[in-house]
Amino acid sequence: MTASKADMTTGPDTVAAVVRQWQAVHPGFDTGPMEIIGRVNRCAALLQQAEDAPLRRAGLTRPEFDLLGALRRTGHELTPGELARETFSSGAAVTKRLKQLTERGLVERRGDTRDRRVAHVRLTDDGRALVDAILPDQLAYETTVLSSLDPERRHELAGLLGALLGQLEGRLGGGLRV
Amino acid sequence: MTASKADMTTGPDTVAAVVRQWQAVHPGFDTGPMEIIGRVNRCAALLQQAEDAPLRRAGLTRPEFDLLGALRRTGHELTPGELARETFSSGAAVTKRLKQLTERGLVERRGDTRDRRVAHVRLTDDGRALVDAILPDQLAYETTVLSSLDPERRHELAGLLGALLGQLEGRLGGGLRV
DNA sequence: ACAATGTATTTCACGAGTAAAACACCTGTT
DNA sequence: AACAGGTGTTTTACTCGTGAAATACATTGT
Repeated sequence: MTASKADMTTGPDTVAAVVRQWQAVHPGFDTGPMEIIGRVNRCAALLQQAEDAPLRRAGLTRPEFDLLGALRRTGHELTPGELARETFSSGAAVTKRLKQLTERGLVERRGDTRDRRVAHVRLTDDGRALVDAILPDQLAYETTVLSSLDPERRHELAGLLGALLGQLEGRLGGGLRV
Repeated sequence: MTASKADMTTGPDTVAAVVRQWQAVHPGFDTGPMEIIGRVNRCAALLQQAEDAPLRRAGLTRPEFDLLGALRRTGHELTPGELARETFSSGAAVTKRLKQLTERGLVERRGDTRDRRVAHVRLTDDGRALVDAILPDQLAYETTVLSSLDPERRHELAGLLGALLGQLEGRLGGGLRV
């Protein structure tokens, strides 16, 4: 059984090797979930490492770019709290990043006139130009990275991931019980 | 056009909303890659957060569990360098983790008799028992998390991710040119 | 044998993220 | 008006990972 149906679609990746090892040690276990979760984690690690390359050229980390991108794509000012929610990071992390990005002249802040607790953050012209300069590179690079999958498979993969993510966000966001 | 073919497979996840925002700002861009890479990253973040729950009950972080798991599934001793490669982390990180895990009595080290630079790390009985106690919980939890996808889709997803990961590891591991 | 080079591991200094406390301010109630 | 409690943001203390230097040892060539 060297070429089963599963082997046709399953590449010779490191996760497959790990799963085989586990099955040898614990033959009864259902290792199905590992083949998805392990691969998602590993793909994320590799993709982030790869994606960081174009960003690093611009002197940005990915979380920094996510923050700038959130401002760019929404098209309006955001408060630190909104930025934290939008970029899925803690408020404290956003505070630090805003400090750095402000010093670099990429974002500006202004206080709210009604509620003096809240701040409004917006891109400077430089910040906006930087995002617009990076984004095409970023997308081109991502296209290259995914080029090994043909368009149909890419579409399938995007759909399945979307379905999974939709469920995860519903469940986990709504308070998943363990 | 409220229910196109794409919308059938694409869940109402946050990445879809982000992509829509980008398309509104930069209508010409091919946002296809974002729908995969963005979702992989977001899924990884949510899954890790979720997975951490069972591990945290055992007082372990995920990198620590990965290290113990590598020892368990290979079934033999590993050197720090091998552990670093196996868990995709830096040597320095492995050194730190080994220090902690040794103090907790979960792993033991022994020097190589031939080459006195290298150390050999193995699980203690406690360490092995801990991994074997956690793993079923872990797999059961992962199954729960993925239960929203029917088995056929799970298989499809695992296959596509395996193909992607296989390519990524070949490319990036072999030195991807930007 | 001895220097030169290479390899395995650890140490160090630092950057980045987090949770929890602190702070500043708002809002509803009495 | 004054206070109690809630919310937005920042600060603090800490942990963890990283890259680069340091360390210790092995190996190769002369």
